[in-house]
Amino acid sequence: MENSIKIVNYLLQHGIRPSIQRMAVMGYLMNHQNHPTVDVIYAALSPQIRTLSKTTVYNALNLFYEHGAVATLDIDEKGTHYDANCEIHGHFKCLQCGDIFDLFNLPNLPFDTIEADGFKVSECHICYKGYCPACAKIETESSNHK
Amino acid sequence: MENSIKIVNYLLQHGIRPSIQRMAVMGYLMNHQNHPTVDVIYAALSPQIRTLSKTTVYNALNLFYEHGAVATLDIDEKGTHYDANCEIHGHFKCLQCGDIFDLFNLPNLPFDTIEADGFKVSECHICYKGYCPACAKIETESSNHK
DNA sequence: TTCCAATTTGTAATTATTACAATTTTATTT
DNA sequence: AAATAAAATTGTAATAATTACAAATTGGAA
Ligand SMILES: [Mn+2]
Ligand SMILES: [Mn+2]
Ligand SMILES: [Zn+2]
Ligand SMILES: [Zn+2]
Repeated sequence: MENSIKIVNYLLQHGIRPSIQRMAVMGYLMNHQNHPTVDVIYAALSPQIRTLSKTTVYNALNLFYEHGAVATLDIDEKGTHYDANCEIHGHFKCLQCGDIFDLFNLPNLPFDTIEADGFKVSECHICYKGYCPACAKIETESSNHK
Repeated sequence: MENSIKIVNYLLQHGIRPSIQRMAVMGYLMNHQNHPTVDVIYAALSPQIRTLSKTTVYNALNLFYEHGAVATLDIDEKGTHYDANCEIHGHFKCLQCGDIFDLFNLPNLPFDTIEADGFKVSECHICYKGYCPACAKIETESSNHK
């Protein structure tokens, strides 16, 4: 299928040897914008690949990160979230439902002013927290009820 | 002493009843700009308050956070970091030495455009990663040596 | 003082992640 | 193709951060 060829190429371009398990993990990330954790990925793939080990998911994701094939989001204490989109973009984490939203269209933060101070920047994370539109709506409705 | 009065007032202003332990934790945060973890705070205070429990440090910091008296930094998987400075400002985490630096003078990110989309923003985190000036210097020197 | 609620403490439980050795798969050499 | 070596996967055990919880302590109100 066309899709798996795309995954193989993406891995090879990042110097990662493709395996059944690595392709499954990367494929999940590329087809889901939900910034999943290891547990979410493992739960989704385990029924397909019945012998899959959670350690393999950890191994794959750590390898992907070292090769710049995925971005990591340390957005809460409940475990690392992963993102196949490595372009710099912002995120919004809803404190109510826990969903993580992408924020494009944010102004770019400067690298040059920081590097002028001697820092060598390799990542830039922008993250808001609060209530997502759906949860904010429920919030205001239930407070109207009072 | 003048210092402890400042701490008591800060806690009271945030609706937090001051106790020996809470004052010690908040005092440590106010006198150290290093964004410490629970373990760091506990290790620093334990010799002074010999009966201090690590659970109490967790309890205090969680309470502070709920009352808006401290900011939390989920900047890596190695545990939550705490900051007595609740003003919005950026951070830089060195991937070599692990130090976390404050970044003031960053351009303010927009709240209004995000809230126009229905999000209710309560926190905004900006975090760079890479090598700090000291570690970047060592890096370039050792590569010159080759 | 007596009583009650808040706080602290120690330990046990939970969860995320890594360490590691054994097995399986894949690539290389003969 | 068979033998061999290297890489990847797996299962389990160890580590580390955090929370749950009940007992003990503290501090203020009656
Ligand atoms: Mn994203
Ligand atoms: Mn700071
Ligand atoms: Zn939500
Ligand atoms: Zn450094």
